[in-house]
Amino acid sequence: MPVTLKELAARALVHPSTISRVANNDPSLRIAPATRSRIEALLRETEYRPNGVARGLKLRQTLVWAVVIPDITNPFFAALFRGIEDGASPRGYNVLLCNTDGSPERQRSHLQSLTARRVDGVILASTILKDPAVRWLRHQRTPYVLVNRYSDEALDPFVGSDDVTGARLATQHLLSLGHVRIAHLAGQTTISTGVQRRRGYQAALAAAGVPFDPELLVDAGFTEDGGDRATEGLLALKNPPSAVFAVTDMTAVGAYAAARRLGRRVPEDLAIAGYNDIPLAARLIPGLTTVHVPIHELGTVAARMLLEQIETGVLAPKRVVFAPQLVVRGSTGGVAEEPPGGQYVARSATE
Amino acid sequence: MPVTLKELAARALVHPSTISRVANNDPSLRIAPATRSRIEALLRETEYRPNGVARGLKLRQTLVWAVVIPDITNPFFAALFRGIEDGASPRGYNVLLCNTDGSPERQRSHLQSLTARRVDGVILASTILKDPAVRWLRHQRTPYVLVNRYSDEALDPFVGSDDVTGARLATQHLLSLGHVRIAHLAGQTTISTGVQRRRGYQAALAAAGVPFDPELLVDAGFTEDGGDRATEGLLALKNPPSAVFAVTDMTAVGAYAAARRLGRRVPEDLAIAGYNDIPLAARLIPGLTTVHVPIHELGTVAARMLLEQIETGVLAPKRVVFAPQLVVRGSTGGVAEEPPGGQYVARSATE
DNA sequence: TTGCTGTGAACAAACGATTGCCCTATGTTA
DNA sequence: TAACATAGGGCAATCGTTTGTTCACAGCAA
Repeated sequence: MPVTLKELAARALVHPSTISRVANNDPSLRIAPATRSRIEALLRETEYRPNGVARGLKLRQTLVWAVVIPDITNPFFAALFRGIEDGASPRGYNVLLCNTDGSPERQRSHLQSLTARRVDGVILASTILKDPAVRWLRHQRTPYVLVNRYSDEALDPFVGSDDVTGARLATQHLLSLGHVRIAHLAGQTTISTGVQRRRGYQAALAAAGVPFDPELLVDAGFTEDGGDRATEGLLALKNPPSAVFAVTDMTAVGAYAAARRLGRRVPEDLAIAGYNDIPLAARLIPGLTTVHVPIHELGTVAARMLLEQIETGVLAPKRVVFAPQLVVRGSTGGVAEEPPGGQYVARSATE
Repeated sequence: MPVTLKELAARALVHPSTISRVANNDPSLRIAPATRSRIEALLRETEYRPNGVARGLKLRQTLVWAVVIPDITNPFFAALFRGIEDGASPRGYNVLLCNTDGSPERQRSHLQSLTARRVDGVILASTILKDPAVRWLRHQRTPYVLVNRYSDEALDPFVGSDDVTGARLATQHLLSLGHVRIAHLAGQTTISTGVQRRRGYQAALAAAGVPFDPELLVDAGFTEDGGDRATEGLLALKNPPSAVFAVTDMTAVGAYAAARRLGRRVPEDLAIAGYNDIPLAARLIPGLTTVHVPIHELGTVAARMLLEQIETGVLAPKRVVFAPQLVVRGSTGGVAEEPPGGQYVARSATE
């Protein structure tokens, strides 16, 4: 039962538009000081706040963004969301959160309902390569930014990490420790991070002259469970790997579980490396060696890019790519404990 | 650049209201079959979706909820949010997520902006006892539900767990293992869970005839860091505890860190119990003994309650309280490994 | 008195959809 | 043939703001 302009107008004996102008501090309004202060007192007394819906209709701006991710219970996306909200909130934006569970169909339906709601922008971290839903979004001229995964490298505003380099760093690290049979718990080839991290893995092997064994490349699908099952399969091989590089920290967590269940010690029997450096990585025992990605910053940068698009009205396919950095912890037999963390953030943005 | 009713009307040579009635399947509309199918074809062709903002203004219903929590990167709140969204989404609601970092001031300002946006309902998991912001919300007649923490037991729609019983279970378990010096890493007394879990802790001690030592009750403030520091302090006592009960799993995680840093073994030198049973609890080594709370279900039930309020228009202070259940893992020297999890869910709702 | 210039606001048209009511043809019945 | 019903839609108000334009009146000069 909040108060409306019309009601205030009746109480102040002026026209609603005058109240609106006072409330919005319209400089073009000429008004008697007495009238102004009478209205201002009324505004304070009633705690008047313009109806956001009506305002949105008139101004064609809802001050709402949406974030579309696979699953907020994944710590990576939780941290990402915090970054986004921390960038959006000071600007007066509120943020809708939509989980897709990785389903393109749910993503599509969310995107449709979001544009029908006239959100001012969308941040998407749940997209597949050549995603028709992203094309549709582009066609609707809804401002959007892709985070972490991209759909079409040349056309999408994007912020993420250099996946090829990151994967190469992790693999090189394992190689430098003397490992030769290094497996990769890979992500799907329908997803950019899956493709790029595979590529980095293979590039590192090739550069070291280590032949690529297809048996050691298994699709674990970005999930803890997938990592667990894939690792179990790898350890059952006649000639099992001595190290695995997981496409994601959660996948690596699955690898820990499988190793533990099968009585393998980490890192003595199986070295494990991950990707992203989620907070959990440092808490595992032994700590997880992983590729650090400034997750929170990914979010704030995405928010900045979205804001820029909205303000300038230009939907340029600008890309910000962070240079990944390896964090060595116990899971690869490196240093026993994790350093204090935070100083790895090395930002190197293209453009 | 989505299409509007007016544009469609121009193309179909009918009045906008007719299109609206066709789109909404208005039974009171009598229309020639030919006209209807012409309009329907146009609707499909243009993928018309009514402007949600205009619809919200007219119907006084935005189909948006807001969830206000301290921090989504805390796994408890992430799981809670998933539960809420899983309950809201099938009903056509989208959900705004607002982080408060525990600041009453940020909470208040979020709540104000949310009601100005005319969200249809609010789910609040970040409230203090006798919270003026909650009173304000009630006064605004905005439908709301409190989760996990309550503000005023008698007046708030609430869903949570029986904190006194849960805390008593955990403490009794430690007592039954022979511990006598049991510390409590407590939450603030400004928050209901902090108060209630203290109460359960003290009740268990009293029931066992163990005198309460104020030295062993320290405020750790629900955070990992607080748990770490508080545990460090406890272990430095002349007569340190042999067990701690942490108000929250994340607080317990802090206790693990402190114990490890100070060279104490868990559970041999220090037994640890937590509260909530977040996914992380089972992954710690040793697994964390904790009080299971059906977090996801808390969310879906809160969504149901909110929906009921909205549909019936009645803001009754209905309460749903789940019966907590102890999950014994390695951190208290119980069973070595965690059971498969999930079967602990024992729901016992009052009303 | 007439004309002009400021003041201080009021007017009214959007923004897009929804919905109760009204209107105009065309059969139908008495 | 007049009265009437029915089919098939159109009209217009409304939700609450915003904002370009108009307007009445007072004071002042000519």
